[in-house]
Amino acid sequence: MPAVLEGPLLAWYGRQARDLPWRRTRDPYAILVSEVMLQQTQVVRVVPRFEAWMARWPTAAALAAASLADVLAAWVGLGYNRRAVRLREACAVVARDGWPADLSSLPGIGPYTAAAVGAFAFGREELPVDTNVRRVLERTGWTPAVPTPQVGQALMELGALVCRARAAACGDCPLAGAGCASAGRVAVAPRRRGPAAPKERFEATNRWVRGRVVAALAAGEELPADLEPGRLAHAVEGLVRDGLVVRADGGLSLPV
DNA sequence: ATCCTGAGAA
DNA sequence: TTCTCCGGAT
Repeated sequence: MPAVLEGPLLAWYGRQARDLPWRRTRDPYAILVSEVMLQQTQVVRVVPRFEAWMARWPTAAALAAASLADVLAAWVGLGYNRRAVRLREACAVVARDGWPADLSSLPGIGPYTAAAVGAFAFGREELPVDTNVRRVLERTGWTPAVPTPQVGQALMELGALVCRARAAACGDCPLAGAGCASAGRVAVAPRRRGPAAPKERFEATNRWVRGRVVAALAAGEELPADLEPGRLAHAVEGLVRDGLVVRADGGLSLPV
């Protein structure tokens, strides 16, 4: 379909784009930190955490030199703690060898994050396809012929603010009158099409126990006492295996 | 296909 | 209370 969509899209982005700290820089480390944080956490919550993070560890080398315990303590609340471990590992590689041509060779960096850093930091014409961008492309039936960083940024922003999964705001969309294949008739995705999603409560998951253990250790507190010993032991075992927790002199601690 | 986290909105 | 949310590794 038409490149007619590109003009309205970029015009809209020029008007509506939020002023976010990681958009004021092209430092690949800053872009990477923001992308890893944003993969799990809402924008409004990331902004202050991002700024504090950058103030404390301004460069990849600085982060690589920090203790894992400090990094994890600063990460708690931002979602999957394993990502912080990978982020630090990736920065260690960068500090030693510089940024690789193939960003996805770095630990924890997959196709999406590689494209995002490539586009927003290095100015490459790669389209970071996250769930928002994928949705916008599917609905519009459009694929940008020349995926400039601006186009990628605009698609991500449009998907996040307008072309939302459940409540698509076609009335506010710059593409609705410009050739979007789904304008005004977006099919609301079925509630939940998973085959057999037992939808267990989050508090019943191992993730929750792991999160609580790491949070407690980071805060210098005792392990949560309100958990079944079996569940606690299972979570700790996994955390140790993943390198998030170490056994030290009879107790547990975050690794140095 | 499953695992990893947890705050905020609905 | 339930549902959502800008991936990657195994």
